[in-house]
Amino acid sequence: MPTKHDHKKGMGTSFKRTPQRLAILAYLDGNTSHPSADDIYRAVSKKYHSMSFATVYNTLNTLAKAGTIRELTIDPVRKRFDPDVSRHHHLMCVHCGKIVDITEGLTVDLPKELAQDFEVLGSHIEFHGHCAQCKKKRKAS
Amino acid sequence: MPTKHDHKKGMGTSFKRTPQRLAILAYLDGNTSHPSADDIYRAVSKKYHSMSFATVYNTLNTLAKAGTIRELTIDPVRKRFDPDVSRHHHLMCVHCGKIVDITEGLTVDLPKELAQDFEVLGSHIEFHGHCAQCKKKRKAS
DNA sequence: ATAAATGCAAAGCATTTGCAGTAAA
DNA sequence: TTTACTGCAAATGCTTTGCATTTAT
Repeated sequence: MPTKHDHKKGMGTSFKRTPQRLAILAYLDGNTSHPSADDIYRAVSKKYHSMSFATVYNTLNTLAKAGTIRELTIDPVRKRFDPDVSRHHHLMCVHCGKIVDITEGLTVDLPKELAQDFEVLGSHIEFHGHCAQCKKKRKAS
Repeated sequence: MPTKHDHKKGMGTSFKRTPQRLAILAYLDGNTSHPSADDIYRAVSKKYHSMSFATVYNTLNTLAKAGTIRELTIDPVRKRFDPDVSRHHHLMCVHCGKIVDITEGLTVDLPKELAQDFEVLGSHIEFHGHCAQCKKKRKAS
């Protein structure tokens, strides 16, 4: 019988380290391929046969909300995920879908008249085009 | 029906100027709201009661392929469309979804070592954050 | 003990497609 | 007449959700 009223509010602050989540984090760690949820599901399923899409999406959304990973919108078809949350930019091949990091020398500043009104949370530069391999293939055909 | 713009089609196919397409083009002309397909559907349906989503999507895809409009991926939930195909960038409020044009002074160049391999078709800078109105509302609550 | 995560299947949206009828050229 | 477009509805693809069960803490 609780004589003490020690209700803590379950405000969802704890992150449980389940094997599924650890497997997803392990797959993402150092991964520069900018995988989609499906890529991650397929990769992690090889180890965890019971892995479900729901778990992958739940985990990715939780991690993104926590700022542990970044959700990219550069691919018009599906979300892509990036474990590198440092400031950098991307280049995507519109033919094969490959996404490459751009880590050097690109900085952008919002013009002052907008910067006054708008609270900037993040910025991102994206390049679209054809990668070396796909350029070759196109010439060939 | 004559329009002021001549579309050169190429590809051996002709672009038929149907009333539905003209209505979509009229709605987009000078529009800086970066509407989604659904926004366009709802707006144009008021005039054309029989308008279908298929026609909206078909038309938008045709126009985007022809380079008459631009498809934006800045919104993670749905595609947004921009009749301004000149080089400019965008800022989006993550709270209300509003997208604003940035036309001044931002230029980006791909680092040389990437520029050699990669054929750049386009580049785009995007800022995410809170607009003035949503900033206020957040403070208030 | 208990709050939270899992897995499944079903649902939810945005977008695309097949096809028969219709209209622009 | 010929070819392309429209509209409907069904289908697709990505993502989310409800819920009963299991698990980390």
